[in-house]
Amino acid sequence: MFISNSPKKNIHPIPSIRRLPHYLRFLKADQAHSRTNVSCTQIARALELDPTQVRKDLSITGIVGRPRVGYNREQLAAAIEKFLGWQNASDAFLVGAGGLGASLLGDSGPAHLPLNVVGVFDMQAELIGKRIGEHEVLPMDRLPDLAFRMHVSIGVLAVAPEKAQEATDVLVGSGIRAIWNLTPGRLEVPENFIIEHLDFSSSLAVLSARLQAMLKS
Amino acid sequence: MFISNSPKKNIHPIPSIRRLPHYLRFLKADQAHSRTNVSCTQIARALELDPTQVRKDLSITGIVGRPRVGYNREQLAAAIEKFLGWQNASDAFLVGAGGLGASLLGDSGPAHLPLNVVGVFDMQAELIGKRIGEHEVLPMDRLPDLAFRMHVSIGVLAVAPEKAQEATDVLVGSGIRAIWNLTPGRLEVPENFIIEHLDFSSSLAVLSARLQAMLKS
DNA sequence: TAGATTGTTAATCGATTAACAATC
DNA sequence: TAGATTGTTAATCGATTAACAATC
Repeated sequence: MFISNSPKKNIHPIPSIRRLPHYLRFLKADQAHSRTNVSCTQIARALELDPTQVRKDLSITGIVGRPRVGYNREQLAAAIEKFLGWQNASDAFLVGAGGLGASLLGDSGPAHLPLNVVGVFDMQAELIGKRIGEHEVLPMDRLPDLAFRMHVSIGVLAVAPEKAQEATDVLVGSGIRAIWNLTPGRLEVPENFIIEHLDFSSSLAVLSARLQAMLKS
Repeated sequence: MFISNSPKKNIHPIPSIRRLPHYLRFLKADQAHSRTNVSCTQIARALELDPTQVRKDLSITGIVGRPRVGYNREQLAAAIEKFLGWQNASDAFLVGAGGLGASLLGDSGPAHLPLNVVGVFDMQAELIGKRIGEHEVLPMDRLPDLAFRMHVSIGVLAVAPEKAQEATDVLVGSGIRAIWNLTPGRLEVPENFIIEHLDFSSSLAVLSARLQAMLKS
């Protein structure tokens, strides 16, 4: 029996995936909002990218355009959202009710993201029971049961660095499929468990290195 | 007269720069702290990287090692810190006193970063005068004068998305050299002005795309 | 000494950019 | 129709990985 175990399908370049939210943002901005159609040329000009790159990136969503016309703006936005699963905000648990975590909840800051926090947990006894917006901070031992019952598959990790692995272990044992890691360290997880690290230190390092290079010349 | 205007010097791969903080973190962790010397092999094993890649990355800092021995752990950490300008925390202004910005100040969250916030500003009238930790939130029109007097060269941008460009314009006109952009949008800045974007949406997109791919199979 | 590790050059891999036929 | 734009294949570029001599 022939099994095509890795037909090079569904394996899309990460840089392309990282640009998709930029396209989505452009498509939803006032700038573009009046138009019915948009071309790669327009997008590329606005975002200072190569038009061919934009076309390749968009093609991973399955969208097809029309020569001379471009893409239907709304269809394109919908195709990107579908590809990312962003048609609706995904339910997520927030683990860590400190400042960074809480900033995901309010209106300001990264609260525009398509995440719907449906539970807030912490390991620090003094935070349990506190209210953050409309959420009550729950103890970690409530997490597994609630995760199963609510079918939550994303955990956002924003605890203190030294508690990160412990919190991860609880998440991994709760039917959660993916962790968005906002803490600085690496996390040990089973194979096939999804970890994405929002790495503050790498980003600051790039800024710092460029600043150092500039100051030296 | 011969002018070597771009001798391909000082142009280091960004992926390498992004890994430097990981090495630094490892070198300062308990795990490594007892040893005098560390080898690329050890670092690579701990961080699940290729040893040759680690060696190439470290070489951009100018460190030299000894065959069979490796690098002196403290010297290596110092070399990375020097390369990034992280020997001391860099003075920075925080623009935007909302939850995300404030989380840079406390002890928790990204407060471990080598940034020393020496001024907090906001554009929202209702936040001016409030205290956040040891800082009083100042109005934006105080920023230029203070930036010049205190020789601050880094601005951390954490205002509401629709205010981001306006705040950027103030920073650019204040002798600030670099902006760490924690807001979702692109910013217009003059050439040679340094912008580094901590892109929450790109990071979440990678997580989302992987989760979608997993759920589909 | 033997062998692990560095530093560096060469090969590979993957992403970006260029070229171009098809088409509306 | 003419020409802008798509979709796709080929060329280039840059980063990762392999190979290997030097060395402690």
